[in-house]
Amino acid sequence: MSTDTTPHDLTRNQSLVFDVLEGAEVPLSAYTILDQLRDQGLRAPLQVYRALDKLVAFGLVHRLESVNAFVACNHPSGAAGGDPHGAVAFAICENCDSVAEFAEQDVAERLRGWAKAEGFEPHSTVIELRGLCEVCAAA
Amino acid sequence: MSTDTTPHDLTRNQSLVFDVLEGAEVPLSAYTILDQLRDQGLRAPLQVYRALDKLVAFGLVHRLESVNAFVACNHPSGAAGGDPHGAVAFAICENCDSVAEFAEQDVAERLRGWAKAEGFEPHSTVIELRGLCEVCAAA
DNA sequence: GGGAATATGTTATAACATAACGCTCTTGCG
DNA sequence: CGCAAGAGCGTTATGTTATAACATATTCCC
Repeated sequence: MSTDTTPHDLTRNQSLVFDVLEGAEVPLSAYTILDQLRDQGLRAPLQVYRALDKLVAFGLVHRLESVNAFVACNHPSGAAGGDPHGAVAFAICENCDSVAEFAEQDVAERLRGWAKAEGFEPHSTVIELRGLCEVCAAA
Repeated sequence: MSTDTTPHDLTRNQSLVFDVLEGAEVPLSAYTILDQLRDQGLRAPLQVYRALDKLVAFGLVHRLESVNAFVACNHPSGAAGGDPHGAVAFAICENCDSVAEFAEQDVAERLRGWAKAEGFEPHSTVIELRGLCEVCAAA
Protein backbone atom coordinates (compact mmCIF):
# COMPACT_ATOMS: atom_id res chain seq x y z
CA MET A 1 0.00 0.00 0.00
CA SER A 2 1.61 3.20 1.16
CA THR A 3 3.30 4.67 -1.87
CA ASP A 4 3.89 3.06 -5.20
CA THR A 5 6.95 5.20 -5.87
CA THR A 6 7.34 4.21 -9.52
CA PRO A 7 4.56 5.57 -11.65
CA HIS A 8 6.89 6.24 -14.52
CA ASP A 9 9.72 3.84 -14.08
CA LEU A 10 12.04 6.17 -12.32
CA THR A 11 15.76 5.80 -11.96
CA ARG A 12 17.36 5.61 -8.56
CA ASN A 13 18.04 9.32 -8.20
CA GLN A 14 14.70 10.26 -9.62
CA SER A 15 12.96 8.01 -7.12
CA LEU A 16 14.92 9.37 -4.23
CA VAL A 17 14.10 12.94 -5.15
CA PHE A 18 10.48 12.18 -5.86
CA ASP A 19 10.02 10.38 -2.55
CA VAL A 20 11.43 13.32 -0.65
CA LEU A 21 9.02 15.65 -2.40
CA GLU A 22 6.07 13.35 -1.83
CA GLY A 23 6.85 13.22 1.84
CA ALA A 24 7.17 16.96 2.19
CA GLU A 25 4.31 19.20 3.22
CA VAL A 26 5.76 22.29 1.65
CA PRO A 27 7.76 23.02 -1.47
CA LEU A 28 11.45 22.24 -1.18
CA SER A 29 14.43 23.85 -2.82
CA ALA A 30 16.87 21.69 -4.71
CA TYR A 31 19.45 22.20 -2.00
CA THR A 32 17.06 21.23 0.75
CA ILE A 33 16.33 18.04 -1.14
CA LEU A 34 20.02 17.44 -1.51
CA ASP A 35 20.54 17.82 2.21
CA GLN A 36 17.93 15.17 2.85
CA LEU A 37 19.61 12.75 0.49
CA ARG A 38 23.20 12.94 1.64
CA ASP A 39 22.63 9.76 3.59
CA GLN A 40 21.60 7.97 0.42
CA GLY A 41 24.83 8.98 -1.23
CA LEU A 42 23.92 12.11 -3.12
CA ARG A 43 26.59 14.74 -2.96
CA ALA A 44 26.21 17.32 -5.72
CA PRO A 45 23.45 19.74 -6.73
CA LEU A 46 23.45 18.42 -10.27
CA GLN A 47 22.33 15.02 -9.13
CA VAL A 48 19.22 16.64 -7.76
CA TYR A 49 18.68 19.11 -10.58
CA ARG A 50 18.93 16.41 -13.20
CA ALA A 51 16.37 14.29 -11.42
CA LEU A 52 14.09 17.28 -10.99
CA ASP A 53 14.29 18.12 -14.68
CA LYS A 54 13.05 14.68 -15.57
CA LEU A 55 10.37 14.61 -12.93
CA VAL A 56 9.06 17.94 -14.12
CA ALA A 57 9.12 16.69 -17.71
CA PHE A 58 7.14 13.63 -16.63
CA GLY A 59 4.61 15.87 -14.98
CA LEU A 60 5.24 14.31 -11.58
CA VAL A 61 6.70 17.43 -10.07
CA HIS A 62 6.00 21.12 -10.47
CA ARG A 63 8.46 23.90 -10.20
CA LEU A 64 7.20 26.98 -8.40
CA GLU A 65 8.90 29.82 -10.20
CA SER A 66 8.08 32.50 -7.72
CA VAL A 67 9.76 30.72 -4.84
CA ASN A 68 12.44 28.65 -6.58
CA ALA A 69 11.14 25.44 -5.15
CA PHE A 70 9.53 22.18 -6.15
CA VAL A 71 6.42 20.22 -5.16
CA ALA A 72 5.14 16.78 -6.03
CA CYS A 73 2.21 17.04 -8.39
CA ASN A 74 -1.12 16.63 -6.77
CA HIS A 75 -3.79 17.35 -9.29
CA PRO A 76 -7.19 16.04 -8.30
CA SER A 77 -7.65 13.44 -11.02
CA GLY A 78 -4.73 11.44 -9.74
CA ALA A 79 -2.51 9.24 -11.85
CA ALA A 80 -4.01 7.86 -15.08
CA GLY A 81 -2.21 8.06 -18.34
CA GLY A 82 -3.66 11.23 -19.77
CA ASP A 83 -2.20 14.68 -19.56
CA PRO A 84 -4.71 16.73 -17.66
CA HIS A 85 -2.04 19.39 -17.46
CA GLY A 86 -3.48 22.19 -19.47
CA ALA A 87 -2.44 24.86 -17.09
CA VAL A 88 -2.16 24.32 -13.41
CA ALA A 89 -2.29 27.10 -10.89
CA PHE A 90 -0.87 27.33 -7.40
CA ALA A 91 -1.80 29.25 -4.31
CA ILE A 92 1.24 29.67 -2.12
CA CYS A 93 0.95 30.79 1.47
CA GLU A 94 3.62 33.27 2.39
CA ASN A 95 3.21 32.49 6.06
CA CYS A 96 3.22 28.70 6.31
CA ASP A 97 4.55 27.85 2.83
CA SER A 98 1.66 25.52 2.11
CA VAL A 99 0.68 25.14 -1.50
CA ALA A 100 -2.69 24.41 -3.02
CA GLU A 101 -2.71 23.17 -6.58
CA PHE A 102 -5.70 23.70 -8.76
CA ALA A 103 -6.63 23.49 -12.39
CA GLU A 104 -8.76 26.39 -13.43
CA GLN A 105 -9.87 25.26 -16.82
CA ASP A 106 -11.47 28.59 -17.62
CA VAL A 107 -8.33 30.50 -16.83
CA ALA A 108 -6.27 28.30 -19.09
CA GLU A 109 -8.89 28.80 -21.76
CA ARG A 110 -8.76 32.57 -21.51
CA LEU A 111 -5.02 32.65 -21.69
CA ARG A 112 -5.00 30.39 -24.70
CA GLY A 113 -7.53 32.71 -26.25
CA TRP A 114 -5.33 35.73 -25.74
CA ALA A 115 -2.32 33.87 -27.04
CA LYS A 116 -4.11 32.79 -30.16
CA ALA A 117 -5.25 36.32 -30.87
CA GLU A 118 -1.69 37.58 -30.56
CA GLY A 119 -0.05 34.82 -32.52
CA PHE A 120 1.84 33.75 -29.42
CA GLU A 121 2.56 30.02 -29.11
CA PRO A 122 2.70 29.08 -25.45
CA HIS A 123 4.80 26.12 -24.39
CA SER A 124 4.19 26.44 -20.70
CA THR A 125 2.20 28.58 -18.35
CA VAL A 126 3.00 29.83 -14.89
CA ILE A 127 0.14 30.85 -12.63
CA GLU A 128 0.99 31.45 -9.01
CA LEU A 129 -0.97 33.30 -6.37
CA ARG A 130 0.99 34.55 -3.40
CA GLY A 131 -0.82 35.37 -0.22
CA LEU A 132 -2.28 33.79 2.89
CA CYS A 133 -4.01 30.46 3.06
CA GLU A 134 -7.29 30.14 4.90
CA VAL A 135 -5.67 29.04 8.14
CA CYS A 136 -3.04 31.77 8.22
CA ALA A 137 -5.47 34.45 7.09
CA ALA A 138 -7.69 33.63 10.06
CA ALA A 139 -4.84 33.80 12.55
CA MET B 1 7.98 64.10 -25.37
CA SER B 2 10.54 61.32 -25.14
CA THR B 3 10.69 60.21 -21.51
CA ASP B 4 9.57 62.02 -18.44
CA THR B 5 11.73 59.91 -16.15
CA THR B 6 10.16 61.04 -12.89
CA PRO B 7 6.59 59.93 -12.60
CA HIS B 8 6.97 59.15 -8.93
CA ASP B 9 9.72 61.38 -7.68
CA LEU B 10 12.49 58.87 -8.00
CA THR B 11 15.82 59.01 -6.30
CA ARG B 12 19.00 59.04 -8.30
CA ASN B 13 19.56 55.30 -8.27
CA GLN B 14 15.93 54.57 -8.92
CA SER B 15 15.96 56.88 -11.94
CA LEU B 16 19.11 55.34 -13.32
CA VAL B 17 17.70 51.85 -13.04
CA PHE B 18 14.32 52.83 -14.40
CA ASP B 19 15.85 54.58 -17.39
CA VAL B 20 17.90 51.54 -18.26
CA LEU B 21 14.80 49.37 -18.14
CA GLU B 22 12.77 51.83 -20.20
CA GLY B 23 15.42 51.83 -22.85
CA ALA B 24 15.69 48.08 -23.02
CA GLU B 25 13.75 45.98 -25.47
CA VAL B 26 13.92 42.84 -23.40
CA PRO B 27 13.84 42.06 -19.71
CA LEU B 28 17.12 42.62 -17.92
CA SER B 29 18.63 40.87 -14.94
CA ALA B 30 19.77 42.94 -11.98
CA TYR B 31 23.37 42.22 -12.86
CA THR B 32 22.92 43.28 -16.47
CA ILE B 33 21.46 46.54 -15.24
CA LEU B 34 24.39 46.93 -12.90
CA ASP B 35 26.83 46.43 -15.75
CA GLN B 36 25.14 49.22 -17.67
CA LEU B 37 25.40 51.59 -14.75
CA ARG B 38 29.04 51.17 -13.76
CA ASP B 39 29.80 54.34 -15.68
CA GLN B 40 27.34 56.26 -13.54
CA GLY B 41 29.08 55.07 -10.44
CA LEU B 42 27.09 52.05 -9.38
CA ARG B 43 29.24 49.22 -8.09
CA ALA B 44 27.27 46.74 -6.01
CA PRO B 45 24.26 44.54 -6.70
CA LEU B 46 22.43 45.93 -3.70
CA GLN B 47 22.32 49.36 -5.22
CA VAL B 48 20.35 47.91 -8.09
CA TYR B 49 18.21 45.53 -6.05
CA ARG B 50 17.18 48.27 -3.68
CA ALA B 51 16.11 50.50 -6.54
CA LEU B 52 14.27 47.62 -8.18
CA ASP B 53 12.38 46.85 -4.98
CA LYS B 54 11.07 50.38 -4.87
CA LEU B 55 10.25 50.55 -8.54
CA VAL B 56 8.31 47.31 -8.30
CA ALA B 57 6.49 48.63 -5.24
CA PHE B 58 5.60 51.79 -7.18
CA GLY B 59 4.25 49.65 -10.00
CA LEU B 60 6.70 51.11 -12.47
CA VAL B 61 8.57 47.89 -12.98
CA HIS B 62 7.57 44.25 -13.09
CA ARG B 63 9.59 41.31 -12.01
CA LEU B 64 9.35 38.28 -14.26
CA GLU B 65 9.62 35.38 -11.88
CA SER B 66 10.17 32.70 -14.44
CA VAL B 67 13.24 34.33 -15.90
CA ASN B 68 14.65 36.27 -12.95
CA ALA B 69 14.52 39.52 -14.82
CA PHE B 70 12.80 42.89 -14.79
CA VAL B 71 10.87 45.02 -17.28
CA ALA B 72 9.51 48.54 -17.21
CA CYS B 73 5.78 48.48 -16.84
CA ASN B 74 3.89 49.07 -20.03
CA HIS B 75 0.25 48.58 -19.34
CA PRO B 76 -1.94 50.12 -21.99
CA SER B 77 -3.51 52.84 -19.90
CA GLY B 78 -0.18 54.48 -19.26
CA ALA B 79 0.63 56.55 -16.24
CA ALA B 80 -2.29 58.06 -14.35
CA GLY B 81 -2.64 57.83 -10.64
CA GLY B 82 -4.92 54.83 -10.32
CA ASP B 83 -3.88 51.29 -9.78
CA PRO B 84 -5.02 49.39 -12.84
CA HIS B 85 -2.90 46.53 -11.60
CA GLY B 86 -5.40 43.86 -10.84
CA ALA B 87 -3.36 41.09 -12.29
CA VAL B 88 -1.06 41.58 -15.19
CA ALA B 89 0.07 38.75 -17.41
CA PHE B 90 3.17 38.37 -19.53
CA ALA B 91 3.97 36.46 -22.67
CA ILE B 92 7.68 35.81 -22.82
CA CYS B 93 9.35 34.65 -26.01
CA GLU B 94 11.94 31.99 -25.35
CA ASN B 95 13.66 32.72 -28.62
CA CYS B 96 14.02 36.50 -28.77
CA ASP B 97 13.25 37.33 -25.11
CA SER B 98 10.59 39.86 -26.07
CA VAL B 99 7.81 40.35 -23.58
CA ALA B 100 4.21 41.31 -24.15
CA GLU B 101 2.32 42.63 -21.17
CA PHE B 102 -1.41 42.29 -21.02
CA ALA B 103 -4.17 42.62 -18.49
CA GLU B 104 -6.70 39.86 -18.87
CA GLN B 105 -9.42 41.11 -16.64
CA ASP B 106 -11.38 37.89 -16.90
CA VAL B 107 -8.45 35.79 -15.85
CA ALA B 108 -7.86 37.92 -12.80
CA GLU B 109 -11.52 37.61 -12.04
CA ARG B 110 -11.51 33.84 -12.22
CA LEU B 111 -8.51 33.55 -10.02
CA ARG B 112 -10.01 35.85 -7.46
CA GLY B 113 -13.11 33.71 -7.61
CA TRP B 114 -11.18 30.57 -6.87
CA ALA B 115 -9.28 32.27 -4.08
CA LYS B 116 -12.43 33.50 -2.43
CA ALA B 117 -13.99 30.06 -2.55
CA GLU B 118 -10.92 28.59 -0.87
CA GLY B 119 -10.48 31.29 1.70
CA PHE B 120 -7.13 32.20 0.21
CA GLU B 121 -6.14 35.86 0.41
CA PRO B 122 -3.96 36.73 -2.55
CA HIS B 123 -1.44 39.54 -2.21
CA SER B 124 0.05 39.20 -5.63
CA THR B 125 -0.42 37.15 -8.73
CA VAL B 126 2.10 35.79 -11.20
CA ILE B 127 0.91 34.90 -14.68
CA GLU B 128 3.58 34.18 -17.25
CA LEU B 129 3.29 32.41 -20.57
CA ARG B 130 6.48 30.98 -21.99
CA GLY B 131 6.67 30.21 -25.65
CA LEU B 132 7.26 31.82 -29.01
CA CYS B 133 6.12 35.25 -30.07
CA GLU B 134 4.41 35.72 -33.39
CA VAL B 135 7.60 36.65 -35.20
CA CYS B 136 9.67 33.78 -33.86
CA ALA B 137 6.87 31.26 -34.29
CA ALA B 138 6.72 32.13 -37.96
CA ALA B 139 10.45 31.76 -38.49
C1' DG C 1 28.98 -7.99 -28.80
C1' DG C 2 28.62 -3.26 -30.57
C1' DG C 3 26.66 1.14 -30.51
C1' DA C 4 23.40 4.62 -29.13
C1' DA C 5 21.07 6.73 -25.65
C1' DT C 6 20.53 7.76 -21.10
C1' DA C 7 22.00 8.19 -16.43
C1' DT C 8 25.64 9.06 -13.12
C1' DG C 9 29.47 11.19 -10.38
C1' DT C 10 32.61 15.03 -9.57
C1' DT C 11 34.84 19.50 -9.66
C1' DA C 12 34.48 23.99 -10.57
C1' DT C 13 32.05 28.10 -11.55
C1' DA C 14 28.25 31.10 -12.97
C1' DA C 15 24.16 33.68 -11.82
C1' DC C 16 20.96 35.57 -8.61
C1' DA C 17 20.07 37.70 -4.04
C1' DT C 18 20.61 39.36 0.79
C1' DA C 19 22.95 40.30 5.60
C1' DA C 20 25.11 43.55 8.25
C1' DC C 21 27.33 47.71 9.07
C1' DG C 22 27.97 52.63 9.05
C1' DC C 23 27.42 57.08 6.84
C1' DT C 24 24.57 60.95 4.75
C1' DC C 25 20.74 63.80 4.02
C1' DT C 26 16.43 65.46 4.70
C1' DT C 27 12.54 66.70 7.53
C1' DG C 28 9.93 67.90 11.43
C1' DC C 29 9.75 69.68 15.83
C1' DG C 30 10.61 71.21 20.78
C1' DC D 1 19.37 75.83 16.88
C1' DG D 2 19.86 70.86 18.17
C1' DC D 3 18.52 66.57 17.44
C1' DA D 4 15.89 62.48 16.57
C1' DA D 5 13.55 59.73 12.95
C1' DG D 6 13.37 57.94 8.41
C1' DA D 7 14.90 57.03 4.00
C1' DG D 8 18.47 56.38 0.92
C1' DC D 9 23.24 55.26 -0.03
C1' DG D 10 27.87 52.69 -0.27
C1' DT D 11 30.66 48.74 0.78
C1' DT D 12 32.19 44.15 2.11
C1' DA D 13 31.08 39.77 2.68
C1' DT D 14 28.21 35.97 2.22
C1' DG D 15 24.22 33.10 1.11
C1' DT D 16 21.39 30.78 -2.32
C1' DT D 17 20.17 28.90 -6.75
C1' DA D 18 21.71 26.81 -11.09
C1' DT D 19 24.83 25.13 -14.81
C1' DA D 20 29.32 23.97 -17.53
C1' DA D 21 32.42 20.57 -18.62
C1' DC D 22 34.29 16.22 -18.41
C1' DA D 23 34.72 11.34 -17.33
C1' DT D 24 32.47 7.00 -16.32
C1' DA D 25 28.76 3.71 -16.00
C1' DT D 26 24.43 1.58 -17.21
C1' DT D 27 20.62 0.17 -20.15
C1' DC D 28 18.46 -1.09 -24.28
C1' DC D 29 18.14 -2.85 -28.58
C1' DC D 30 19.69 -4.75 -32.94
